[in-house]
This record gives sequence, structure tokens and C-alpha cells, in this order.
Amino acid sequence: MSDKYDASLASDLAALKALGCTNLRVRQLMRRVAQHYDVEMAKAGLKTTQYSLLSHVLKLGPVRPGDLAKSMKVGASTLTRNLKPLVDAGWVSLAAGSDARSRSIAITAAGHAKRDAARHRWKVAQESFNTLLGAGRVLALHTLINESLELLAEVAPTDL
Amino acid sequence: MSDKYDASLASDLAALKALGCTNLRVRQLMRRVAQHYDVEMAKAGLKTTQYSLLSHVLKLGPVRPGDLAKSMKVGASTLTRNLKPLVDAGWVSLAAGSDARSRSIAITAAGHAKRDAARHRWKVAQESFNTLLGAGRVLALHTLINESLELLAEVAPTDL
DNA sequence: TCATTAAAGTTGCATATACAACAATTGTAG
DNA sequence: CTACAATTGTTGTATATGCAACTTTAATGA
Repeated sequence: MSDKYDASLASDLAALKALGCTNLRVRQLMRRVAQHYDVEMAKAGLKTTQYSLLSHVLKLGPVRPGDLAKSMKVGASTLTRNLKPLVDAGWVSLAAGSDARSRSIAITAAGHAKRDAARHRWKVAQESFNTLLGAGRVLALHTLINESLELLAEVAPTDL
Repeated sequence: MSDKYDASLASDLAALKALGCTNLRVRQLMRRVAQHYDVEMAKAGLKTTQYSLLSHVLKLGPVRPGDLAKSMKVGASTLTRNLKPLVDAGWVSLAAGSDARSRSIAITAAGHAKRDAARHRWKVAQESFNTLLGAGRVLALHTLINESLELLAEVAPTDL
């Protein structure tokens, strides 16, 4: 398959210089998107990040911290800390793993219930987001993110 | 001008359901991009966020906190706190504003020097990012972010 | 077996982020 | 002129984020 972004046209190279800091722009987008989703998720008593974490634990079943962190693409230390509120709330359990240095993270019955209850809110946020931006734009954004993450992961200094 | 994302094709609507959480994906991208830039900026002794803040203060001249926050699209409380390390380092000064409830934020000589010294690192990060992803992809990403931020701002509950 | 290295998580430290509540000031209606 | 409302920032609280250093355990080599 052809890559429509392979060519570096002269016009592109000129346009690049007019762009602002990509890091800043991505952060700004992240904040707005978080705000959009958080408004809905708050009605379910969850931060969007917590919903994602809960969903991943549910999907992966009993899972080791390292594998969960890789799956979510966050650093190990971030995972340790983000897990704490969920454990405190009784939505996630931390048990001893087969290997004595590792652990086993699992969702509890209460956690499963909480996630199911919050699922509807997430859908509302996701769908209103799609409507607001337009389907084509959201699809294009996801495609760009997919490609970018792959390219960035190849040269990333750490797993995050 | 025509908007190539206006139409909601049936094929698009079907593809949307296959997408994961947009909030999660944008966050993941943000982390990787931050990591990429931070590697370079660390050589100048700055976080990329601090470089952005310093650059904005430089660009806007003596500026009120509220205006600076709006320009950077961060919440007012975030700005207050992000400013502190820079003030402590002597790169930014906080003075009384004309209006007694407001203030005046300005860059110091040391801050200006620091920013100039860091500018080269930022360029390296930005250019290596462009090379890694490809000019077309970066341009497409910026375009999507520009459009998305505009649409999101219209319905945002707060200024952040 | 014993020292070395590798693997897996957690903790100390620092920053980033924002909502709600608050404090201080200015503007405005009566 | 005063009571009420709007403006402008900061703080309390809580989460998100990750690097470097550390602890514990497992694997490996001599």
C-alpha cells in the first residue's frame, strides 16, 4: 500500500516552518478533549482516565502491572499511582502474582458494576464528540494518531 | 471553501464504531510527543511546557495572568502553579498590575537568555519530529488540531 | 554455590492539570 | 452612597505523569 505522507513536497517543507510547536498543540487538544469527556464521565463519578483504566483491567483480566502499563502506554510509576484511587474505592484488587516480584491486578464485582454503569456516559461523550467534529474528521484523527504512535514508539527512549 | 469532512458517509459511520476511546488515544499521543520534545529540552534544563510558557510571556510582553492563560488555553489555576518554578528560577517576574486585583507577568533578562539558549533545542525536537513523521503527516495533524480546537472551544463549558 | 546481572514494582521528587471555594477589587443598580 | 453582582487571581484538594533511585526476586555464569 502507498503512503500518502511519504513525499516531502517543497510546498510542505515551507508550510512546516509556519507551524507552531506541535507539543503545545497536542497538549491543548488533549485538554479540550479531556474536558469534553470528563463532563459526561463526572455524572458517573469517574474521571475519564479512571474509566479507561477500569476498562483495560476488565478487558485484560487478571493482569500484571507491567503488561497493563504497556497496554495503556503509560509509565510503570504512573500506573502504580493511578491504580491507588481505584483500589481504595474497591473497584480493583491487587493480589500476589505467580512470580513473587510481580502482582495480579483484577477488577472486583463492584468495579465491574461501576464500569457498566459508566459505559453509557462514555458512549454519550464519544458520540457527541463524533457529531461535533464530524465522522470524517474523527476518523482522520485516529488514523493520524495510530500512524504517529507507531512511528514514535520505534524511537522512544523508554516504554513511558 | 469546501469542508472535506462535512459529509457523513455511511461507511464513515460504520468505521466510527470500530474506533477506541478518542480521549485515550489523544492522551497517548500527547505522552509520546512530550517524551520526544522533553529529551531535547532537558539538555537545556527545561521542560517543554516551561519552554512554551516562557515563549508566550516573551511574545505577549507584560501580560495579565488571565490573558496568558487564555492564550495558552490552560486553566487559570494551572497557570498560577506552572508559573511558580519559573518565578523561583528568576526567569519570570510577577509585579502589580494597573488594576489592583490583577498582576503583570514579564520575562526577566535571565529568562530571555534562558529562552534563547533553549530555542535551538526546541528546533531540533520540532525538526526531528517532522522528519520522523513526515511533513505531510505533521501538516495534516496540525490542520486537524486547529479545526478540532475551534469546534471544541465553541461548546466548552469553561476556558479551562 | 555465589556473585553478577536482569526483571518487576514502588517511592521520592517535581511538574502538569483543573474544579470548587475563596479573597480581594471593581462595577452597578437603586 | 450602599448593597449586590461581576471580575480577577489564588488555594485546597485530587488526579495525572514520569525519571531516577531503590527494593525485592529471579535468572545466569563461573
